[in-house]
Amino acid sequence: MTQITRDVLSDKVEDHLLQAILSGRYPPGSRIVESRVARELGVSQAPVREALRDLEALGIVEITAFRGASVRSPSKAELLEAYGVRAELESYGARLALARLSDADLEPLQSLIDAMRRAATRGDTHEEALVDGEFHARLIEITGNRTLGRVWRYLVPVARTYITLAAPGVDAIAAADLHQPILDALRMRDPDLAVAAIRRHFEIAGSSFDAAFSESVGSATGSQGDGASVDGHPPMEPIAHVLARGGRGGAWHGRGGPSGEAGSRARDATGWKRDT
Amino acid sequence: MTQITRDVLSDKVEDHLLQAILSGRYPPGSRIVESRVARELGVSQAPVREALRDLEALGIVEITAFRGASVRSPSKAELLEAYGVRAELESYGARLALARLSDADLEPLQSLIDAMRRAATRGDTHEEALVDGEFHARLIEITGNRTLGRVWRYLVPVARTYITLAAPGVDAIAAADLHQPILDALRMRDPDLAVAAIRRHFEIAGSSFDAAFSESVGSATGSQGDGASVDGHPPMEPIAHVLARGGRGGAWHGRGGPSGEAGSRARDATGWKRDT
DNA sequence: CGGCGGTGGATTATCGATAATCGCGAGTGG
DNA sequence: CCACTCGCGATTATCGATAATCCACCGCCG
Repeated sequence: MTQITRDVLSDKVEDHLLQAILSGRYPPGSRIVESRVARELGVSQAPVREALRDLEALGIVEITAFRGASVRSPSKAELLEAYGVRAELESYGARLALARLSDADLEPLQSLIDAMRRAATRGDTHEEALVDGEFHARLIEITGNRTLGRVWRYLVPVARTYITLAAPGVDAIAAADLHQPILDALRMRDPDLAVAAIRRHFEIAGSSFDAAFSESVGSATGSQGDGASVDGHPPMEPIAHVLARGGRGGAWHGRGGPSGEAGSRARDATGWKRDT
Repeated sequence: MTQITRDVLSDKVEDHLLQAILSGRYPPGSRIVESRVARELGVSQAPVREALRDLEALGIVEITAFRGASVRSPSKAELLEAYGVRAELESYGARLALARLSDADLEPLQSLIDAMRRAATRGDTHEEALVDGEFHARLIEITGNRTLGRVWRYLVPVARTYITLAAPGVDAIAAADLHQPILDALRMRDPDLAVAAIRRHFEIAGSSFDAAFSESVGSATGSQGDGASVDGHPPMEPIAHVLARGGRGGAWHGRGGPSGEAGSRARDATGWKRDT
């Protein structure tokens, strides 16, 4: 009874792979071989296959027919694009959120900002990125617009806030502070101000990211050998930790149906409660 | 040599299912049983399973663990939400497009509007919806922003323009005319005007749709028997024909890898050429 | 008469094995 | 020396069968 959800092997495999990718065991560009993973985990190919398919839908890996899966390594341009789109979606979100925002919603948001600041102060960029993700997810969630949530969620894995924060030369504390004007605007119930703050947030985030990185984000050397980290530097702490809060990273896209369902009780910030 | 791509059974199954759904053989809410489809097509469960997974990622069907797939029947609220988000994305798209818009881009857009009008005049709402989809896709395409394209495409299956147009009591010609101001604004290179036109387009589309339908869009009677159409009326020409232009509906999400690839040569309006 | 646990049929999830396909490198002919 | 074809090893895609799970029905008990 300790673990409620024992089921759906394929989800567990997905979690495993996600963790492995996030931890850098599969650097961007590296291949993931179904049979190998299957043997490693002591399962058959089928669940591994499905897990990879799901990860593809999340934008984490890329699958080519008859050639298998490899960890996606988005170009710098793509990441910047993602920032732009997110800015739009979240601006829209802010306007919508203002229509339903209760005072009770404000406290948690402030806590998140504070947590972000604390994390930044002690140099824990990883934690900061996680909290950052939660903040934005929260905003979208308040909206109550599930469709917006869907597309937003679909975009986040690409946005990869974490990379930005983990980039050397980025002022983590300043990044955290960028969220305060957003919340302040919400407090004042001023939609235009909120939108401006959000735009500014993404502009600065984007340009500091722009400055910090050269062209290709991951070491997308092409068809590198699989597992082990590439030669030179350690593969730069890859990909968004914005995903996978704590242990369970799955349950993202709405695969659990409409009816109540076990597992993923403490669902991460981006998951809706499923009934309006 | 007549057909370049014979492969990937699972894609063919996906096409088949998509067509079956669009044609109304699987009305919204109906279940799709893996083993049954497999037997029908003379294949094993595996490809069917994968096809269903893909359709889920496209938002066409809904899968619940151990309970199978059923055709999604989005609520009216969800469709309205989708309109809202699309309005935002396409407004953003218009601004971006203006930065790269060449005069050569304008002609095809005008042709599409004309085609839309012609289709509306002769009452061919189906064709009109298709062209409508192409127009909007084109706009996004001009943008050159692939990330925007990705999320936009992700949203379209839900937006289901077709339903709106097919709704009785909607003035199809007026709907077509709504696109002219958008193009005019683009011609004048006036971003604010373009955004206003787009907003207006979606507002009107949304509200006329709002008026035309009662709560649930499809006949989501719950667990109806599978295949055959439900009792009363024919199942109301369901779901977006905006998808599936002509025969081949697949090749949507970027499953065909980065390198050149056969099949889907004349890819539909929403597919990018894959290299910048 | 109504709620409840057991039981069976239907369907999905997983398995292990086989067929299909790809990329690469050796070998051959020009 | 180069272009090209032909296997070969590796890996994915598909298959058929089995285990796991759900749902609805049924009889029993209160």
